[in-house]
Amino acid sequence: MKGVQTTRKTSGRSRPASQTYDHIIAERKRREQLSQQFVALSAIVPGLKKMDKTSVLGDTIKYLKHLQQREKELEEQATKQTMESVVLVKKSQLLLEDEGESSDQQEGCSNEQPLPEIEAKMCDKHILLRILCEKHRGVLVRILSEMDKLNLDVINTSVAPFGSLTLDITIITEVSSTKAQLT
Amino acid sequence: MKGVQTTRKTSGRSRPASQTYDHIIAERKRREQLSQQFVALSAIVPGLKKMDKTSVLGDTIKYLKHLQQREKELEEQATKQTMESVVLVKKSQLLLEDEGESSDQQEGCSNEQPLPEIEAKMCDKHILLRILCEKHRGVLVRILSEMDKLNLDVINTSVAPFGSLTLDITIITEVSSTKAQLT
DNA sequence: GAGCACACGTGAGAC
DNA sequence: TGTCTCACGTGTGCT
Repeated sequence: MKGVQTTRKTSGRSRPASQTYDHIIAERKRREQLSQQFVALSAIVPGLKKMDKTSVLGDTIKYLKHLQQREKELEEQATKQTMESVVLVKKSQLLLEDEGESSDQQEGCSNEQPLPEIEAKMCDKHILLRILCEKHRGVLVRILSEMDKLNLDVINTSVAPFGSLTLDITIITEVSSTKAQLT
Repeated sequence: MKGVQTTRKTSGRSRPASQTYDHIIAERKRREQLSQQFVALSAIVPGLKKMDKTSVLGDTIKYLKHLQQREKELEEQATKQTMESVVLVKKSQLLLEDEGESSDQQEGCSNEQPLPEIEAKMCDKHILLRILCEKHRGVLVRILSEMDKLNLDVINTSVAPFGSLTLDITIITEVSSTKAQLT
């Protein structure tokens, strides 16, 4: 090889003696670590055509950018999907904000989201309202009066018990005049 | 510097002459490219404490693994969210598979998913079924007969027109005997 | 033989 | 003060 001699140096200049050996070994170790992480990186990054360091780094950068963008897309999409129901839950809390005795949420069914669960759809002038709430006295009147406040003419209502504690309410309304809105 | 001599070499051994110069330059270029991608990578990977190559590669690997796992989580979660409705749509197509005249999907409302739209919930022995479908003759009977085939006792039904072309159906059933299931 | 990619030893700067 | 990290020139193998 070139200069693998243990004790001496060819130039004899510039530095003590055996210390250069430590330098060689340290550098060797550092290089080994680097190469090691290069192979680790190559193993992780998919679709590697060329395996030289430059290509590995380049493809890693490309892949990383791709992943970052995709993460944002998925995250955005995930929040978008829950947006609607979140808004509906907010509206439900507005409607039933001064409910007195509904302290704790009822559980026990195979459902993930807490009651009340409200779903709204619009078609032409019609609004379909599907409500799943705790079985309490007077809820229907409250809801219908709220509909009235919003200038929504009730076309059809259906109330049915679902399980022992829950009430399923379906209401179809129609926008009565031109000044009605869903604030 | 050390050996930047243009035409000669110190050792005088092993290789022609000016060709070594090309070698030096080529190697220089390669190194520059590598370092360039190192800085590019450092710019992309967030939360870099140490900026030396080994640390950059190490943190890149960690960050990459983190991103990959997160991508799977989000993707999985996204499909999970649509899973339920997809299954329900599948079931709906089974129910209405031999429907004759419903060739094209009706549109025109502020809705994203095509009809029929079916939602099912279970609580104790009760099953709540909410269906939004095209307004056709005999759909209710078909659905109720299907309920009967599944040994589901109908407790309550509600059918109401929603818009001009849509029908909102709410059905609450109860598992009749012990041998009933939702295949 | 030209071109490329790599690991090596080595000097120098940084803390 | 050492210790770490880097870029450099160079030899070598592979295509």
